[in-house]
Amino acid sequence: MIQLQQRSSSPIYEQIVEQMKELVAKDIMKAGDKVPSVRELSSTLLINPNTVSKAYQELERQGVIQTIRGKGTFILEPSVPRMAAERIEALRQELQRLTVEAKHLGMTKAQFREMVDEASHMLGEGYHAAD
Amino acid sequence: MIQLQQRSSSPIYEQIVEQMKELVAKDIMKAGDKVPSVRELSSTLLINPNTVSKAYQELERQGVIQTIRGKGTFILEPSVPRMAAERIEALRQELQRLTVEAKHLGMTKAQFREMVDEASHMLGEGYHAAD
DNA sequence: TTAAGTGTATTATTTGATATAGTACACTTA
DNA sequence: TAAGTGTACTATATCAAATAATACACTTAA
Repeated sequence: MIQLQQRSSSPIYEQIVEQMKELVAKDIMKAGDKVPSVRELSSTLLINPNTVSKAYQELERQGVIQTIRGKGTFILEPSVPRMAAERIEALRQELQRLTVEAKHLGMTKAQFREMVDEASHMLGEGYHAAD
Repeated sequence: MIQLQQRSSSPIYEQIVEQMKELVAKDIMKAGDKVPSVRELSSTLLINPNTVSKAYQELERQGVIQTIRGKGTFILEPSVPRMAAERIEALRQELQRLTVEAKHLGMTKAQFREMVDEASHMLGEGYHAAD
């Protein structure tokens, strides 16, 4: 379910956060689903339990999961995301950065738009989204 | 011209690389322009000359600038970008990640498209001086 | 030729985030 | 009670990033 790249420059706990959010965004994990326990996932991925715990704490901070002592950790209902303003601003800046990179790669606006559309299939908008 | 965030999680040399590329993408810096010398920029930003040198080496690796021993460092003509395949694939993956984040922020496809368009106004319409 | 200015290389050191290891605690469920 | 849950704590190791100091090779202008 989660695959790590040990040689990656991005830390393990961050890879877990990103991949878990991707599973939720793609509806592979849904609200109420139980995620693997800290000890289970750590033994599956051959990493330290503390590393998994750190990832889960970050996911809870972002409102993706909820942990209940003694019971486990579960996917939350989609609701008003936490720290929305900061995260939207961060999203803006990262899009700006990617645009700069696209420019240096010689891409046109149309080419960039097409790449964005390919990447953003998972975004909902019900009725006139041509898929 | 370049502003650093010392508390940022992204390293100083990377901030220099990104901002220099942004200046070029926005045509604030143009081909042939001389960039500040390693010692000048390091004293302006109050950082170590080695850090500036590392940033310049990365920019040269990406084909953005060219350094000439004893003379200085200059913005290159836009041409076929180096390591294009890898960089395009990296761009794809980052767009995928940003899409996941947009989904978690409750954005629709239309809202995301609009944010992309705002960020990508610097991209050309279908023609780019290159090759 | 000399002096100042260019980028670069080298070695040593410090700092902080990341990850691991081991242990312990509080809670829930069967 | 026993097993399973998340969490807290201390200690340690590793690595990238940044600094510091010095030296080298080259170019340009006085």
